[in-house]
Amino acid sequence: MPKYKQFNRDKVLEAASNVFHEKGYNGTSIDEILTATGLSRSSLYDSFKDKHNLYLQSLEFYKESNDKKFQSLDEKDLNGLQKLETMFKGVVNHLVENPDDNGCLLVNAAAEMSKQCFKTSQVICNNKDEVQNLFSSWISDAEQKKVVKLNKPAKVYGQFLYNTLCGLRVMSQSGAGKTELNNVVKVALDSLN
Amino acid sequence: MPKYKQFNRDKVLEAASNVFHEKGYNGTSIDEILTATGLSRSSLYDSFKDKHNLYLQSLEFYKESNDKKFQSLDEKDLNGLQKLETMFKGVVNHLVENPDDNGCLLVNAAAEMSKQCFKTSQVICNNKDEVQNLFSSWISDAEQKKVVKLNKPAKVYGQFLYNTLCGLRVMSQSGAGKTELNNVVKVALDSLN
DNA sequence: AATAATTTGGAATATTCATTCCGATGTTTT
DNA sequence: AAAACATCGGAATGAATATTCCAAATTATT
Repeated sequence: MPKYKQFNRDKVLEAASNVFHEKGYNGTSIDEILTATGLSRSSLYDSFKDKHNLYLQSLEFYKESNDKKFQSLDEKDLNGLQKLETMFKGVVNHLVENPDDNGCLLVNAAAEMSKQCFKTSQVICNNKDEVQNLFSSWISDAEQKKVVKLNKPAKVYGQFLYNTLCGLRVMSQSGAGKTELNNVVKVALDSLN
Repeated sequence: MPKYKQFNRDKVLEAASNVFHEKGYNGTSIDEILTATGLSRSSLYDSFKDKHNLYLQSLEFYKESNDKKFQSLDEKDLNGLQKLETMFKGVVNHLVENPDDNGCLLVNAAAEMSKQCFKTSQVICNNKDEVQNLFSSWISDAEQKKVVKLNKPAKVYGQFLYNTLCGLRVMSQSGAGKTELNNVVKVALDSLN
Protein backbone atom coordinates (compact mmCIF):
# COMPACT_ATOMS: atom_id res chain seq x y z
CA MET A 1 0.00 0.00 0.00
CA PRO A 2 1.84 2.96 1.36
CA LYS A 3 4.89 5.02 1.10
CA TYR A 4 5.06 5.57 4.82
CA LYS A 5 4.55 2.93 7.47
CA GLN A 6 0.93 2.02 7.89
CA PHE A 7 1.29 1.00 11.51
CA ASN A 8 2.16 2.68 14.74
CA ARG A 9 5.32 1.22 16.19
CA ASP A 10 4.16 1.57 19.79
CA LYS A 11 0.81 -0.06 19.06
CA VAL A 12 2.61 -2.98 17.45
CA LEU A 13 4.99 -3.35 20.37
CA GLU A 14 2.12 -3.12 22.82
CA ALA A 15 0.21 -5.86 21.03
CA ALA A 16 3.33 -8.00 20.71
CA SER A 17 4.27 -7.56 24.34
CA ASN A 18 0.74 -8.61 25.30
CA VAL A 19 1.15 -11.88 23.43
CA PHE A 20 4.63 -12.52 24.83
CA HIS A 21 3.26 -11.66 28.24
CA GLU A 22 0.50 -14.20 27.88
CA LYS A 23 2.42 -17.05 26.28
CA GLY A 24 6.10 -16.42 26.82
CA TYR A 25 8.78 -16.25 24.15
CA ASN A 26 8.92 -19.89 23.14
CA GLY A 27 5.18 -20.28 23.53
CA THR A 28 4.16 -17.67 20.97
CA SER A 29 4.37 -18.15 17.23
CA ILE A 30 4.92 -15.47 14.64
CA ASP A 31 1.42 -16.16 13.34
CA GLU A 32 -0.06 -15.28 16.71
CA ILE A 33 1.87 -12.04 16.68
CA LEU A 34 0.71 -11.27 13.17
CA THR A 35 -2.96 -11.63 14.09
CA ALA A 36 -2.49 -9.69 17.32
CA THR A 37 -0.68 -6.81 15.67
CA GLY A 38 -2.51 -6.90 12.35
CA LEU A 39 0.84 -6.66 10.62
CA SER A 40 1.79 -8.57 7.52
CA ARG A 41 4.55 -11.07 7.69
CA SER A 42 6.91 -9.05 5.53
CA SER A 43 6.24 -5.80 7.38
CA LEU A 44 7.12 -7.45 10.62
CA TYR A 45 10.39 -8.89 9.38
CA ASP A 46 11.16 -5.67 7.56
CA SER A 47 10.68 -3.50 10.60
CA PHE A 48 11.67 -5.79 13.44
CA LYS A 49 14.26 -8.11 11.88
CA ASP A 50 13.10 -11.33 13.53
CA LYS A 51 11.20 -12.83 16.43
CA HIS A 52 14.00 -12.51 18.91
CA ASN A 53 14.58 -8.87 18.12
CA LEU A 54 10.87 -8.15 18.37
CA TYR A 55 10.87 -9.82 21.76
CA LEU A 56 13.67 -7.61 23.04
CA GLN A 57 11.93 -4.50 21.75
CA SER A 58 8.68 -5.65 23.33
CA LEU A 59 10.46 -6.11 26.63
CA GLU A 60 11.88 -2.61 26.49
CA PHE A 61 8.52 -1.17 25.49
CA TYR A 62 6.92 -2.92 28.46
CA LYS A 63 9.66 -1.72 30.76
CA GLU A 64 9.29 1.86 29.57
CA SER A 65 5.54 1.90 29.98
CA ASN A 66 6.11 0.52 33.47
CA ASP A 67 8.64 3.26 34.12
CA LYS A 68 6.09 5.87 33.12
CA LYS A 69 3.63 4.62 35.71
CA PHE A 70 6.32 4.75 38.37
CA GLN A 71 7.33 8.23 37.31
CA SER A 72 3.82 9.62 37.38
CA LEU A 73 3.43 8.19 40.87
CA ASP A 74 6.79 9.66 41.81
CA GLU A 75 5.60 13.11 40.77
CA LYS A 76 2.56 12.98 43.03
CA ASP A 77 2.57 15.10 46.18
CA LEU A 78 2.96 12.22 48.60
CA ASN A 79 5.66 11.18 51.00
CA GLY A 80 7.74 8.17 50.16
CA LEU A 81 5.78 5.78 52.34
CA GLN A 82 2.51 6.86 50.76
CA LYS A 83 4.01 6.31 47.34
CA LEU A 84 5.03 2.79 48.32
CA GLU A 85 1.59 2.09 49.76
CA THR A 86 -0.10 3.41 46.64
CA MET A 87 2.16 1.36 44.40
CA PHE A 88 1.62 -1.91 46.26
CA LYS A 89 -2.11 -1.30 46.51
CA GLY A 90 -2.20 -0.70 42.78
CA VAL A 91 -0.27 -3.87 42.02
CA VAL A 92 -2.44 -6.03 44.25
CA ASN A 93 -5.61 -4.47 42.87
CA HIS A 94 -4.50 -5.09 39.34
CA LEU A 95 -3.60 -8.70 40.05
CA VAL A 96 -6.90 -9.30 41.81
CA GLU A 97 -9.08 -7.59 39.22
CA ASN A 98 -7.30 -9.22 36.28
CA PRO A 99 -6.98 -12.84 37.32
CA ASP A 100 -6.14 -13.84 33.74
CA ASP A 101 -3.29 -11.38 33.55
CA ASN A 102 -0.14 -13.42 33.45
CA GLY A 103 1.91 -11.72 36.16
CA CYS A 104 4.64 -9.43 34.91
CA LEU A 105 6.32 -9.77 31.53
CA LEU A 106 9.73 -8.92 32.98
CA VAL A 107 9.42 -11.50 35.76
CA ASN A 108 8.33 -14.10 33.22
CA ALA A 109 11.20 -13.13 30.97
CA ALA A 110 13.60 -13.52 33.89
CA ALA A 111 12.29 -17.04 34.47
CA GLU A 112 12.21 -18.11 30.83
CA MET A 113 15.06 -16.30 29.14
CA SER A 114 17.56 -14.74 31.52
CA LYS A 115 19.95 -17.69 31.40
CA GLN A 116 19.59 -18.12 27.66
CA CYS A 117 19.79 -14.59 26.35
CA PHE A 118 22.25 -12.05 27.62
CA LYS A 119 20.38 -9.08 26.21
CA THR A 120 17.21 -10.16 27.96
CA SER A 121 19.07 -10.47 31.23
CA GLN A 122 20.45 -6.96 30.72
CA VAL A 123 16.99 -5.45 30.36
CA ILE A 124 15.81 -7.31 33.43
CA CYS A 125 18.84 -6.35 35.51
CA ASN A 126 18.55 -2.70 34.52
CA ASN A 127 14.90 -2.72 35.47
CA LYS A 128 15.72 -4.25 38.81
CA ASP A 129 18.36 -1.65 39.61
CA GLU A 130 16.19 1.25 38.53
CA VAL A 131 13.15 0.16 40.50
CA GLN A 132 15.25 -0.60 43.57
CA ASN A 133 16.79 2.85 43.39
CA LEU A 134 13.38 4.47 43.06
CA PHE A 135 12.12 2.52 46.07
CA SER A 136 15.22 3.48 48.03
CA SER A 137 14.65 7.14 47.26
CA TRP A 138 11.06 6.86 48.45
CA ILE A 139 12.25 5.20 51.63
CA SER A 140 14.86 7.88 52.21
CA ASP A 141 12.15 10.47 51.76
CA ALA A 142 9.93 8.72 54.27
CA GLU A 143 12.83 8.53 56.70
CA GLN A 144 13.61 12.22 56.33
CA LYS A 145 9.97 13.09 56.92
CA LYS A 146 10.04 10.81 59.95
CA VAL A 147 7.08 8.68 58.89
CA VAL A 148 9.28 5.59 59.17
CA LYS A 149 12.16 4.62 61.41
CA LEU A 150 14.81 2.38 59.90
CA ASN A 151 17.68 0.44 61.39
CA LYS A 152 19.30 -0.33 58.07
CA PRO A 153 20.30 1.77 55.04
CA ALA A 154 17.46 2.81 52.73
CA LYS A 155 19.14 0.91 49.90
CA VAL A 156 18.67 -2.37 51.75
CA TYR A 157 14.95 -1.75 52.13
CA GLY A 158 14.75 -0.89 48.45
CA GLN A 159 16.21 -4.28 47.64
CA PHE A 160 13.85 -5.93 50.06
CA LEU A 161 10.73 -4.25 48.68
CA TYR A 162 11.72 -5.04 45.12
CA ASN A 163 12.03 -8.64 46.20
CA THR A 164 8.58 -8.42 47.73
CA LEU A 165 7.20 -7.04 44.49
CA CYS A 166 8.69 -9.87 42.42
CA GLY A 167 7.28 -12.35 44.90
CA LEU A 168 3.78 -10.91 44.53
CA ARG A 169 3.84 -11.54 40.81
CA VAL A 170 4.84 -15.16 41.31
CA MET A 171 2.31 -15.61 44.11
CA SER A 172 -0.53 -14.41 41.93
CA GLN A 173 0.54 -16.92 39.30
CA SER A 174 0.49 -19.57 42.02
CA GLY A 175 -3.14 -19.08 42.91
CA ALA A 176 -2.81 -16.58 45.75
CA GLY A 177 -5.93 -14.53 46.44
CA LYS A 178 -6.58 -10.99 47.53
CA THR A 179 -6.15 -11.40 51.29
CA GLU A 180 -3.00 -13.41 50.81
CA LEU A 181 -1.42 -10.71 48.67
CA ASN A 182 -2.60 -7.98 51.02
CA ASN A 183 -1.11 -9.82 53.97
CA VAL A 184 2.24 -9.95 52.25
CA VAL A 185 2.18 -6.22 51.53
CA LYS A 186 1.12 -5.45 55.08
CA VAL A 187 4.01 -7.35 56.65
CA ALA A 188 6.48 -5.95 54.13
CA LEU A 189 5.50 -2.34 54.78
CA ASP A 190 5.35 -2.90 58.52
CA SER A 191 9.02 -3.80 58.41
CA LEU A 192 9.72 -0.11 57.81
CA ASN A 193 9.31 0.64 61.49
CA MET B 1 16.88 -55.76 25.43
CA PRO B 2 14.87 -56.34 28.53
CA LYS B 3 11.76 -57.73 29.92
CA TYR B 4 11.77 -55.25 32.77
CA LYS B 5 12.44 -51.58 32.47
CA GLN B 6 16.10 -50.80 31.91
CA PHE B 7 15.90 -47.41 33.49
CA ASN B 8 15.23 -45.99 36.91
CA ARG B 9 12.11 -43.87 36.88
CA ASP B 10 13.45 -41.38 39.40
CA LYS B 11 16.72 -40.96 37.54
CA VAL B 12 14.81 -40.26 34.35
CA LEU B 13 12.54 -37.74 36.05
CA GLU B 14 15.51 -36.09 37.69
CA ALA B 15 17.30 -35.72 34.37
CA ALA B 16 14.12 -34.52 32.67
CA SER B 17 13.36 -32.00 35.38
CA ASN B 18 16.89 -30.66 35.07
CA VAL B 19 16.35 -29.96 31.38
CA PHE B 20 12.91 -28.41 31.95
CA HIS B 21 14.46 -26.40 34.76
CA GLU B 22 17.14 -25.08 32.48
CA LYS B 23 15.10 -24.39 29.36
CA GLY B 24 11.44 -24.34 30.33
CA TYR B 25 8.66 -26.44 28.83
CA ASN B 26 8.42 -24.82 25.42
CA GLY B 27 12.17 -24.34 25.23
CA THR B 28 13.12 -28.01 25.51
CA SER B 29 12.78 -30.54 22.75
CA ILE B 30 12.15 -34.24 23.11
CA ASP B 31 15.58 -34.86 21.61
CA GLU B 32 17.22 -32.91 24.41
CA ILE B 33 15.34 -34.99 26.94
CA LEU B 34 16.38 -38.19 25.20
CA THR B 35 20.06 -37.35 25.38
CA ALA B 36 19.76 -36.12 28.96
CA THR B 37 17.92 -39.22 30.14
CA GLY B 38 19.61 -41.73 27.86
CA LEU B 39 16.20 -43.14 27.06
CA SER B 40 15.11 -44.25 23.65
CA ARG B 41 12.30 -42.40 21.96
CA SER B 42 9.92 -45.31 22.17
CA SER B 43 10.70 -46.02 25.81
CA LEU B 44 9.92 -42.47 26.70
CA TYR B 45 6.58 -42.41 24.93
CA ASP B 46 5.80 -45.87 26.22
CA SER B 47 6.43 -44.98 29.83
CA PHE B 48 5.51 -41.31 29.98
CA LYS B 49 2.82 -40.94 27.34
CA ASP B 50 4.00 -37.63 25.89
CA LYS B 51 6.00 -34.49 26.55
CA HIS B 52 3.30 -32.74 28.51
CA ASN B 53 2.75 -35.69 30.80
CA LEU B 54 6.48 -36.04 31.34
CA TYR B 55 6.61 -32.38 32.27
CA LEU B 56 3.91 -32.79 34.91
CA GLN B 57 5.64 -35.82 36.37
CA SER B 58 8.95 -33.94 36.38
CA LEU B 59 7.29 -31.09 38.25
CA GLU B 60 5.95 -33.44 40.88
CA PHE B 61 9.29 -35.18 41.19
CA TYR B 62 10.98 -31.84 41.70
CA LYS B 63 8.37 -30.82 44.23
CA GLU B 64 8.75 -34.05 46.16
CA SER B 65 12.53 -33.85 46.29
CA ASN B 66 12.09 -30.29 47.53
CA ASP B 67 9.65 -31.51 50.14
CA LYS B 68 12.20 -34.02 51.37
CA LYS B 69 14.75 -31.29 51.98
CA PHE B 70 12.18 -29.30 53.92
CA GLN B 71 11.19 -32.36 55.93
CA SER B 72 14.72 -33.28 56.90
CA LEU B 73 15.23 -29.70 58.04
CA ASP B 74 11.96 -29.86 59.92
CA GLU B 75 13.16 -32.92 61.82
CA LYS B 76 16.30 -31.17 63.06
CA ASP B 77 16.47 -30.17 66.70
CA LEU B 78 16.13 -26.45 66.11
CA ASN B 79 13.53 -23.88 67.00
CA GLY B 80 11.34 -22.53 64.23
CA LEU B 81 13.36 -19.38 63.74
CA GLN B 82 16.57 -21.32 63.41
CA LYS B 83 14.92 -23.55 60.83
CA LEU B 84 13.88 -20.50 58.83
CA GLU B 85 17.35 -19.01 59.08
CA THR B 86 18.94 -22.28 57.98
CA MET B 87 16.53 -22.61 55.09
CA PHE B 88 17.09 -19.10 53.78
CA LYS B 89 20.83 -19.36 54.23
CA GLY B 90 20.78 -22.60 52.26
CA VAL B 91 18.75 -21.09 49.44
CA VAL B 92 20.96 -18.03 49.14
CA ASN B 93 24.11 -20.16 49.32
CA HIS B 94 22.81 -22.42 46.60
CA LEU B 95 21.87 -19.51 44.36
CA VAL B 96 25.24 -17.85 44.89
CA GLU B 97 27.33 -20.97 44.42
CA ASN B 98 25.41 -22.11 41.35
CA PRO B 99 25.05 -18.96 39.29
CA ASP B 100 24.04 -21.02 36.26
CA ASP B 101 21.22 -22.70 38.12
CA ASN B 102 18.04 -21.36 36.62
CA GLY B 103 16.14 -20.37 39.78
CA CYS B 104 13.41 -22.77 40.83
CA LEU B 105 11.57 -25.07 38.45
CA LEU B 106 8.26 -24.46 40.19
CA VAL B 107 8.63 -20.68 40.03
CA ASN B 108 9.57 -20.93 36.36
CA ALA B 109 6.62 -23.23 35.76
CA ALA B 110 4.34 -20.70 37.45
CA ALA B 111 5.59 -18.00 35.11
CA GLU B 112 5.50 -20.06 31.94
CA MET B 113 2.61 -22.47 32.34
CA SER B 114 0.24 -21.64 35.16
CA LYS B 115 -2.21 -19.77 32.94
CA GLN B 116 -2.01 -22.33 30.17
CA CYS B 117 -2.19 -25.63 32.02
CA PHE B 118 -4.55 -26.26 34.89
CA LYS B 119 -2.68 -29.30 36.15
CA THR B 120 0.55 -27.32 36.32
CA SER B 121 -1.19 -24.61 38.30
CA GLN B 122 -2.50 -27.25 40.69
CA VAL B 123 0.98 -28.57 41.45
CA ILE B 124 2.24 -25.04 41.98
CA CYS B 125 -0.67 -24.03 44.18
CA ASN B 126 -0.35 -27.16 46.30
CA ASN B 127 3.32 -26.51 46.76
CA LYS B 128 2.65 -22.93 47.77
CA ASP B 129 0.08 -23.97 50.40
CA GLU B 130 2.27 -26.72 51.81
CA VAL B 131 5.37 -24.57 52.12
CA GLN B 132 3.39 -21.71 53.61
CA ASN B 133 1.92 -24.04 56.19
CA LEU B 134 5.33 -25.42 57.06
CA PHE B 135 6.70 -21.90 57.47
CA SER B 136 3.69 -20.96 59.61
CA SER B 137 4.31 -23.93 61.88
CA TRP B 138 7.94 -22.92 62.28
CA ILE B 139 6.86 -19.39 63.12
CA SER B 140 4.33 -20.65 65.66
CA ASP B 141 7.06 -22.72 67.23
CA ALA B 142 9.37 -19.72 67.42
CA GLU B 143 6.57 -17.69 68.98
CA GLN B 144 5.83 -20.34 71.57
CA LYS B 145 9.50 -20.55 72.47
CA LYS B 146 9.53 -16.75 72.68
CA VAL B 147 12.38 -16.25 70.25
CA VAL B 148 10.14 -13.98 68.19
CA LYS B 149 7.34 -11.58 69.03
CA LEU B 150 4.58 -11.23 66.45
CA ASN B 151 1.75 -8.79 66.07
CA LYS B 152 -0.02 -10.77 63.39
CA PRO B 153 -1.11 -14.42 63.08
CA ALA B 154 1.64 -16.91 62.26
CA LYS B 155 -0.19 -17.80 59.05
CA VAL B 156 0.30 -14.28 57.72
CA TYR B 157 4.04 -14.47 58.29
CA GLY B 158 4.09 -17.83 56.54
CA GLN B 159 2.53 -16.20 53.49
CA PHE B 160 4.97 -13.34 53.72
CA LEU B 161 8.05 -15.53 53.97
CA TYR B 162 6.89 -17.72 51.11
CA ASN B 163 6.55 -14.55 49.07
CA THR B 164 10.08 -13.60 50.09
CA LEU B 165 11.34 -16.99 48.97
CA CYS B 166 9.69 -16.69 45.54
CA GLY B 167 11.16 -13.23 45.20
CA LEU B 168 14.67 -14.51 45.90
CA ARG B 169 14.45 -16.93 43.01
CA VAL B 170 13.41 -14.19 40.63
CA MET B 171 16.03 -11.81 42.00
CA SER B 172 18.80 -14.32 41.37
CA GLN B 173 17.56 -14.66 37.78
CA SER B 174 17.68 -10.87 37.55
CA GLY B 175 21.35 -10.60 38.34
CA ALA B 176 21.20 -10.04 42.10
CA GLY B 177 24.38 -10.92 43.95
CA LYS B 178 25.15 -12.40 47.34
CA THR B 179 24.89 -9.26 49.48
CA GLU B 180 21.67 -8.26 47.78
CA LEU B 181 20.06 -11.61 48.51
CA ASN B 182 21.39 -11.62 52.06
CA ASN B 183 20.02 -8.15 52.63
CA VAL B 184 16.58 -9.31 51.56
CA VAL B 185 16.69 -12.27 53.93
CA LYS B 186 17.91 -10.10 56.78
CA VAL B 187 15.05 -7.61 56.48
CA ALA B 188 12.50 -10.37 56.01
CA LEU B 189 13.59 -12.26 59.13
CA ASP B 190 13.89 -9.05 61.12
CA SER B 191 10.19 -8.47 60.52
CA LEU B 192 9.55 -11.32 62.97
CA ASN B 193 10.14 -9.01 65.92
C1' DA C 1 -0.31 11.26 -15.60
C1' DA C 2 3.78 8.78 -15.02
C1' DT C 3 7.54 7.47 -12.34
C1' DA C 4 9.75 6.40 -8.04
C1' DA C 5 9.57 4.59 -3.60
C1' DT C 6 8.00 1.53 -0.17
C1' DT C 7 4.89 -1.46 2.09
C1' DT C 8 2.18 -5.42 1.89
C1' DG C 9 -0.06 -10.17 0.94
C1' DG C 10 0.69 -14.53 0.52
C1' DA C 11 3.01 -18.31 -1.54
C1' DA C 12 7.31 -20.89 -0.93
C1' DT C 13 11.16 -22.81 1.73
C1' DA C 14 13.54 -25.15 4.88
C1' DT C 15 13.84 -26.44 9.75
C1' DT C 16 12.46 -28.25 13.68
C1' DC C 17 9.39 -30.61 16.29
C1' DA C 18 6.32 -34.24 18.65
C1' DT C 19 4.70 -38.51 17.82
C1' DT C 20 4.08 -43.19 15.66
C1' DC C 21 5.55 -47.60 14.22
C1' DC C 22 8.01 -51.82 13.37
C1' DG C 23 11.72 -54.93 13.30
C1' DA C 24 15.62 -56.22 16.27
C1' DT C 25 17.21 -57.27 20.80
C1' DG C 26 17.38 -59.25 24.91
C1' DT C 27 15.21 -61.64 29.15
C1' DT C 28 12.14 -64.57 31.54
C1' DT C 29 9.59 -68.67 31.65
C1' DT C 30 8.60 -73.32 30.47
C1' DA D 1 16.70 -74.42 24.27
C1' DA D 2 12.79 -72.42 22.58
C1' DA D 3 8.68 -69.81 22.98
C1' DA D 4 6.67 -65.68 24.86
C1' DC D 5 7.03 -61.16 25.93
C1' DA D 6 8.38 -56.37 26.63
C1' DT D 7 11.70 -52.94 25.56
C1' DC D 8 14.53 -50.52 22.49
C1' DG D 9 16.70 -48.16 18.22
C1' DG D 10 15.91 -45.56 14.67
C1' DA D 11 13.59 -44.55 10.51
C1' DA D 12 9.27 -42.41 9.03
C1' DT D 13 5.43 -39.18 9.37
C1' DG D 14 3.14 -35.11 9.49
C1' DA D 15 2.34 -30.88 11.51
C1' DA D 16 4.12 -26.50 13.09
C1' DT D 17 7.60 -23.33 12.83
C1' DA D 18 10.60 -19.10 11.48
C1' DT D 19 12.11 -16.87 7.68
C1' DT D 20 12.57 -15.44 2.71
C1' DC D 21 10.98 -13.65 -1.54
C1' DC D 22 8.44 -11.51 -5.22
C1' DA D 23 4.71 -9.44 -7.42
C1' DA D 24 0.80 -6.34 -6.42
C1' DA D 25 -0.82 -2.21 -4.28
C1' DT D 26 -0.54 2.43 -2.90
C1' DT D 27 1.09 6.94 -2.21
C1' DA D 28 4.35 10.91 -2.97
C1' DT D 29 6.85 13.34 -6.23
C1' DT D 30 7.74 15.25 -10.67
